[in-house]
Amino acid sequence: MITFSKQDFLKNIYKQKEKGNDSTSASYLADVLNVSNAAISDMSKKLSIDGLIHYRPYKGLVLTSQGEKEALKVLRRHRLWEMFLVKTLGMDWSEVHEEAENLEHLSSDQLMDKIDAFLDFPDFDPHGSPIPDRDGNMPDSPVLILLNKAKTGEEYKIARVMDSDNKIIKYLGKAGLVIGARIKIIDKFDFDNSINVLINGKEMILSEKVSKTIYLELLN
Amino acid sequence: MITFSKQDFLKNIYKQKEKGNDSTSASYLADVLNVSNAAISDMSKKLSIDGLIHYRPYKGLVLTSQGEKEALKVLRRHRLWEMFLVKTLGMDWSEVHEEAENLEHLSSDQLMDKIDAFLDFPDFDPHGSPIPDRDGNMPDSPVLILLNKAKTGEEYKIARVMDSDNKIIKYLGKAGLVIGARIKIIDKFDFDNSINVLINGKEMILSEKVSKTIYLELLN
DNA sequence: ATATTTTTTTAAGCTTACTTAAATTTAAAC
DNA sequence: GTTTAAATTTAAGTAAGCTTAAAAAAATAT
Repeated sequence: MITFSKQDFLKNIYKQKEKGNDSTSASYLADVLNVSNAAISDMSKKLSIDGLIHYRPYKGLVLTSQGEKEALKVLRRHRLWEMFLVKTLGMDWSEVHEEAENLEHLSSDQLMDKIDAFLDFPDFDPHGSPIPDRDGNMPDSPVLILLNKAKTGEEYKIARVMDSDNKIIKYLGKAGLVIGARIKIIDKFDFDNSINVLINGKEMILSEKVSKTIYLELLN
Repeated sequence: MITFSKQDFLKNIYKQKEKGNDSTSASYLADVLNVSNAAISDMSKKLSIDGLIHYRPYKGLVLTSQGEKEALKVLRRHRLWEMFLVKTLGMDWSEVHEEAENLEHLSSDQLMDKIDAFLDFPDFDPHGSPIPDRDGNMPDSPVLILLNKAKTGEEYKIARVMDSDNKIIKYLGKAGLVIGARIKIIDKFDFDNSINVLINGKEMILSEKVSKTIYLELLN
């Protein structure tokens, strides 16, 4: 079993790729992993030797296919655990991220397969993130648009919120900004990138920070 | 949160105490933790500084009350996870020990309380080991006798099997030597300490190794 | 009671995953 | 196209948790 640090490293490169970034910068990783740039450099060499990333000094970091496999396993564990904590134990969607950050590191494939079956093979976790199957295949999912970039007048469905500060997730829940909720873009404000939306018949203003954590699916 | 190594260290001192040994020798710990005696010496100093064990060079290791509290938390996590794996996910009692060895290290108190409630607050795990409650209190349990020391002619109930080699646990299951099963001691053999027992109407010979993992409760 | 054996500790060294500080490479500004 | 700024790497060092080998203490045998 690969170390915790390596799992986190690979996972975050994959998450960048999921967001559309073909490669990940050292400084970005240093930031999300809360370590120094030097530590990233160090680890990059090791993971390169392990055959898990493509590494060329001063260039962005890219997963090898083996590295991606590892990353997908970590994400599978994380997202299945989140689903379990919410669906089976009734925890709030704002509480489960941190717990899953721990559990993701050392549960066996066998255990995860059992949990997957127990949950009836969910495709998405409580935050709308896709769950890779045991072979590392992601479920089909519709094209998503960041709320930040949604069009005025259009109606959407909330499809995914990014694991971030759990205070934001808690806030989203209270505001009715949950997975599946319908949302209409009323107005966008240039001066601070806030957005005026209609959700559950109520108008509200969402800050740029909040709107950057929400992904939408366009309703036809 | 205390490190994995420290958790394992404290847990094993507690388990020795559970078996009736007031203190634990360095070499015993080195053996079960699979590290050198030097590593035990090292760690003993650190845990002593942490206030988790009483340590005097060349003397046996004893938990402080704080150390015992930590050990009980680890055991609570371990045993609740084992129960969950067997009862909820349907895993075999021979498979769950290793998985629980991992999970015990980093699940939060909050999570364990939820699992405890989900399982309806069990007093004993699938191997018959008592599960401490959230305050560290052990459930009441009857006096147990090692099968090894049971009396010829008496009838007992299997109350607990020790976490050991999972091959032994698997063997016990197949032989019907499960928690709650009734067992009668027919004969004991001095020359190799094997025991002839009656279980489910069948006679069988149990080796010393096997009989040392089984604890019994006397039937009146 | 002394000699031998066993247990434990000390000493020196290794690996992992970090740190800070300095050097280097790349990118951006003018 | 230099100069400057930003990103990255290298170098040296640290803490945790180990290792092996040697030294010391405790237990056992005779």
